[in-house]
Amino acid sequence: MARAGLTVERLVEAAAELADEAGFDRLSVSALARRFGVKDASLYSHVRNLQDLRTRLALYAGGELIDRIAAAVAGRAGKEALTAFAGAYRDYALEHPGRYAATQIRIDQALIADSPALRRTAEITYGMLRGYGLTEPDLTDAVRLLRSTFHGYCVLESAGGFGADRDVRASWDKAVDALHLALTHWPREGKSDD
Amino acid sequence: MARAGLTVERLVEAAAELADEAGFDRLSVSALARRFGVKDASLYSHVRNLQDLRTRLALYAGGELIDRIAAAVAGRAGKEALTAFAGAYRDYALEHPGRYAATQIRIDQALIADSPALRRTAEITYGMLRGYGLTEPDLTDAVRLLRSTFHGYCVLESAGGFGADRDVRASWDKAVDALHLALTHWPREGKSDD
DNA sequence: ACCGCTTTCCTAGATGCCCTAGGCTGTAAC
DNA sequence: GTTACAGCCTAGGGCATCTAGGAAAGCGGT
Repeated sequence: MARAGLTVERLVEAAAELADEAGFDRLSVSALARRFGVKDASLYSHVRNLQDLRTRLALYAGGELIDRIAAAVAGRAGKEALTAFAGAYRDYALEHPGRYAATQIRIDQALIADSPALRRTAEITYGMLRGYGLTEPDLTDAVRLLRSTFHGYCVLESAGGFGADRDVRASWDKAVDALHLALTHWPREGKSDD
Repeated sequence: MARAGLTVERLVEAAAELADEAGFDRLSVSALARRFGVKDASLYSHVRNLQDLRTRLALYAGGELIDRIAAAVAGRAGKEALTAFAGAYRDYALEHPGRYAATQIRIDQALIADSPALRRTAEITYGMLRGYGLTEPDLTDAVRLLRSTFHGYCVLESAGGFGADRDVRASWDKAVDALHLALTHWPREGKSDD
């Protein structure tokens, strides 16, 4: 019986394709095994269980995402960097909805600690925001604002949550503009704006 | 054999509790039946299938959420209204993670059209933003920005995505401040900020 | 070429969930 | 009391996760 030549890496890559095609919630061990022409029980030599598979995919996709962002941001600063960051983020989320959805799942804190991808993400984001002259704790607040907005936007958009008859790309650009404005005039204590 | 007295309403309420306790993804027909001491097949007289149950829960939770927001926003305007809106939104999401997760699912467009809750949400949001003097298409852009940020923030927070040692509530207030600033100085064409 | 070891893949089977078809029994209306 | 319906049942098919244990392919060393 000819072997399929399974490895963890090939499994994760195939899982990424499957998730993008069918949706992350329809990523199953059986479906993945079917794709390799193999019984589902065979996958359990390479992957502990479904959750393990999902976690691996999440880390894999997180790495891909930050690679794209890093490439887009490289050599830029200020608003250019922010726009490039936002563009790379949204493009990835729309191109690879399944992979992107995978990055949202809750991951064991122990795995997060020694994942280089997540640390790079933090470094790049904080680095970009330091260009706006922010210091702690405003820096962390701003990072959370950016992450939330980008993430929320992509989730809502790819879920079809934006029904109004207005180009989503144009809205996105405006949102990035607005964030840039908020970052440059970041509200500090004692400065009222009412 | 004593009857459990099932109705669609009781099922949806129990589903809401179950989702909050165990997580929306673990809401199942079997688990719900078990909670009523009844066989799972019995539920199918009241609910078409699992997706139907999820959809009903989504609309139910969406109604609860907008009720809270409406009560918080009532009689307020400007930054006060925005803060109240944001507070009610986040409180609900954190108090009822399962219900809130339910509001995120994709719903049949036909059902959306005749759902009063979703229309009220749009009305209240647009109404609040008109106070900032925004007109279309900036109005829609701003609505999308707010929804995305609020949603993204709640998802990330309740997923434990904010690891840094900084009070999340304080960060949230800062984010709302920043959004208020962005809304009051909304970037319009021809006004560069670099 | 042969042997043994590890890895890869298999079959068999337990368990759980979704859902349908069809049957029995409270309850309420006549 | 009879009838009709609504509420709950059993039985069963389909598909998913996951475990246990077995066979064989491919690797090394001799």
